[in-house]
Amino acid sequence: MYRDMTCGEPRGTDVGKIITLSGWVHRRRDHGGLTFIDIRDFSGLMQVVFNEDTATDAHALAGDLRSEWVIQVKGAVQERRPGAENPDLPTGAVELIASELTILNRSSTPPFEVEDDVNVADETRLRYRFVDLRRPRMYKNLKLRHDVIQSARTYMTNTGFLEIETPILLKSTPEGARDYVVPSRVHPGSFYALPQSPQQLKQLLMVSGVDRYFQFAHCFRDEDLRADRQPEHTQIDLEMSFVEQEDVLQVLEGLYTTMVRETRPDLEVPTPFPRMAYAEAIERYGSDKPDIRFGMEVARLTEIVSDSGFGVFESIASAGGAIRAIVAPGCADYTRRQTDALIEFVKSSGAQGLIPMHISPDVTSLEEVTLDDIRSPIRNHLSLETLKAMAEAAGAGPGDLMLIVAGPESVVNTAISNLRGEMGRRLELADPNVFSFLFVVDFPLFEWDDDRDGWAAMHHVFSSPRPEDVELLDSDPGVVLGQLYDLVLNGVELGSGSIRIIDRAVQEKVFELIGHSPEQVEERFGQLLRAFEYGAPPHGGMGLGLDRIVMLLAGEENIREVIAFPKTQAAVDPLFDAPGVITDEQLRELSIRVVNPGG
RNA sequence: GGCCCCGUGGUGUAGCGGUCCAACACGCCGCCCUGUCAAGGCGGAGAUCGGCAGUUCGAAUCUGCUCGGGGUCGCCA
Repeated sequence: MYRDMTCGEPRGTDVGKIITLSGWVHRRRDHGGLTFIDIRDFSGLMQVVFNEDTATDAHALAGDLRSEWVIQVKGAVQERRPGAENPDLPTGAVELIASELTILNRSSTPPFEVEDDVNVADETRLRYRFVDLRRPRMYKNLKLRHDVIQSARTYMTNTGFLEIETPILLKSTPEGARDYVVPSRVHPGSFYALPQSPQQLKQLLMVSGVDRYFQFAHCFRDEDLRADRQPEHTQIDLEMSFVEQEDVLQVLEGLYTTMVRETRPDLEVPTPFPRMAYAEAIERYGSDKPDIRFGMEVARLTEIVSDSGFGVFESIASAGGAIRAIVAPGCADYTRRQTDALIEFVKSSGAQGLIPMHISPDVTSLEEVTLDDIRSPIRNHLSLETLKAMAEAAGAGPGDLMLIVAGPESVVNTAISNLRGEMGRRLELADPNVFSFLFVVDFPLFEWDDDRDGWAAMHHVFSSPRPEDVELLDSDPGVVLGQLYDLVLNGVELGSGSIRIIDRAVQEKVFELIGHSPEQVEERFGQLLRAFEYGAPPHGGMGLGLDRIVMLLAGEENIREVIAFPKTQAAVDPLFDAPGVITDEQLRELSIRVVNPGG
């Protein structure tokens, strides 16, 4: 038996007990004849006292101890001397008077201290992840992730869902992201692909009569990484039969309010979750995943400035571009240095630049504003009337700072919505204790793909158009809205879903519009279409990023912090040094020859 | 693929043309120390400043390339 309780457990009520603890040496404070050791495990810290007079052997051995050695200590729980209590520790009222010490294992000097506030390079942390994860914050994140999964699993079970695992080794269905592939030994030249999501499998389960499916599904996408994107991530994947869009949204609202309530009861979750049309989200926020905890909506100035006489605006407007702005309230006193930083920010979001427009706080209303009250690089290119009209359209007044971005519509929307998020953070406009979920609905079914010069599915090819839009598939595919929905939380996209197509004619129309040949359709979707010939129930579902919701619940800004063994931006695991080369023998078995290795 | 930021003992930083065979804190090693909890005191070891090439009388410092890390645009149905 290694221990009677964990290191964080002993309390005043345990005084007088003889107990054994096991854990890591967190810190040693050696006073000569008296040595203190903080012994640590996942549950916390306990102070152990080694006294030369009363436990000579143990005290001598304690002198050898070093950080992160693994030890076992037996002793009596004792109340601390008056004045020696440590109110910062849950165990701080007591200490263990050691009588016996066993060294269970030694440790090399750790590369960094096991403390929450140490600032260590990400790569070093990942290389020594086993040390990194000993930090209380990381353990807390792992525990939170477990609790979230547990909460979701219970809720789904209670709501009639069946948890079903689906294959990791399956087939490439080139569509969307790049696949990770696995060569087949038995079938030379053939490859499995790891699932980007279990999309077709869960639909097959609906045809199989499962009725309600869910899974914590590992999904693999060979695309570039971001703070919120890893090459493999976990989705709460679900699918339901005999449902309409609103039925799915109801389940999601219940699931997410329950998860938050059970894991972060201190947070406020406004319900019901509002629904916002995609078009409205783009118009008001320039984004399909707006943070609705604060206003600062994005104004559209294109029409106001399209005939303003200012060539830059006119040419952008006539080319179909957009001129949009947000208002930073009370920020007219921003210095050149501050606005330059914002310009750099929007450039990093892909925009050409940013035009600041300061409105003096020395007037009482917009009507009184003269050219002298406006500070902006465009002041001399536009009439006072136009400048005022712009301010009015954006809702800017005296003392405010307008931030204007111009260019192609999509570029402007990306940049200005990112800028809105950044200003929201700088001005602390969003309450961190409020979790504002939002359903974005009525997404277009198709988006124009310039590269392929054709229509592409916005979500995926099985997403159903709204019934009232079906006839538009022939005449005007671009305006067809789908039974497509996203769940968004505080500016973060948590997941997407849809009601699926089960009508053969509609499905063929969609394939045709996207430009899939019958051969491609058979190759990629044959199995599902065949299943659909045998009685597919109406169904729909969703895939939701688990890592992202845990990240938000943990108050972290990077999903690496809530994944036990994540990868670097170059998709490398520094601990395993993965990916790595394989032996010639392995290559031979797989009938693979590496061309241009290392290049 | 593009853009931005970072790379100096184990860790985190300072130094930004010569006064640097590199400074500070923590950590590490040794000695002392019976009430500390970021223990304390004294002493010590530890870095060819990511790599390569160049500019210069002289490079941690300037330039180019390159490698690694982070952020981001594209990409991610």
